[in-house]
Amino acid sequence: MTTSDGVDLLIAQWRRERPDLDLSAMETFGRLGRLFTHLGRAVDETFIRFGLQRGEYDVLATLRRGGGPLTPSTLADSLMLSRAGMTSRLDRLEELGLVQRVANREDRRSMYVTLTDEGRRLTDEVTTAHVANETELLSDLTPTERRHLDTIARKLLRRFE
Amino acid sequence: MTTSDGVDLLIAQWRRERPDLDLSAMETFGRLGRLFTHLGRAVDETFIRFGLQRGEYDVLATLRRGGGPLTPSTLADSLMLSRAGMTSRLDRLEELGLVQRVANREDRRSMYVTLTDEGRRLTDEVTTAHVANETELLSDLTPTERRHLDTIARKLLRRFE
DNA sequence: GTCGAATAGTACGGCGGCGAACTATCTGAT
DNA sequence: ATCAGATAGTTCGCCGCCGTACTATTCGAC
Repeated sequence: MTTSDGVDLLIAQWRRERPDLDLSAMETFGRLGRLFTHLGRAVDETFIRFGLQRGEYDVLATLRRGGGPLTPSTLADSLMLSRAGMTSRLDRLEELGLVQRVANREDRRSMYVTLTDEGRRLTDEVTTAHVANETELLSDLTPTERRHLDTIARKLLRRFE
Repeated sequence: MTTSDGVDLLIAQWRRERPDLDLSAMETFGRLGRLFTHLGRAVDETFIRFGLQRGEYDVLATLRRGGGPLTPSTLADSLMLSRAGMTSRLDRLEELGLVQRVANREDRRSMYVTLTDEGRRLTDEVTTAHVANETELLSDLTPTERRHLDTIARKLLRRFE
């Protein structure tokens, strides 16, 4: 038998107040929403230990895994972030000495962003810890459940990407 | 066969750069992260249509389903929000005429927050549309997948709540 | 009864992000 | 060759939230 959680209470309250509604989707969304918040905080702990924010790490990781320089616009699109937001992230990362902006001679409107040696070193170090943390956070799930989750997430994502 | 998505590319890139890492958890997190962003935006569209923000709706909904007045602290805890953040949400909602702050005579430090008639009416209207939207957003999943997702989310949540 | 500790809510300052406006540059139709 | 429109990146102003400090009030040990 499954133990009841805060979302069960939430649904029970809605059922009492609005018996006309089909609440099954709300239950799923409710649980996912709280889960996202918790997982987000748990993931952030790793980054904070290394003096980074999640958004900053995301930029570093995108550069690192890409294996070469990327433009601010490409980074913004990859990370679902506005261009203005990317400008300020890059400002911070450049200030920290983790990233460099390099002019693009073929198109002077544009530029490349590259990891510095220190940026690359730190990214590798943080990534190792981050991946271990993520693995641990999912360790309650059985392999079958992991497979189900991947299948479902992939299916839901298809509508958007 | 499953079509490949952006996260597959992300993982392939990491595998090339860091073959030492076990990336299966990162794949799940990657897909969940993007999914949360997309679902969040899709859900927000309903609220925007009614001139609300998601956080504001969450307050209204918590009051509505609770069936009675709640304190700002209780609301903040329910919604995983700081007290300061709740103060400003309540300021906005009060300005909109959707909630009222009522003094608590038994503890003058505290107070109750209640829905106005208009707040209750709007909450019911928005909730109907919101639930329909959520239902539609999950409509690609089979009943079995829905069950799996609920089971998994519940299991993962248990660690945090 | 008194007074230090705990609690409820708010004010303040700072931060990261967004959308819109702006500058510089490139492209393509003519 | 020109010039209107598209594109890359930044600046600016705003917004919601957080953490901290503060005020007012209540609780509890004595």
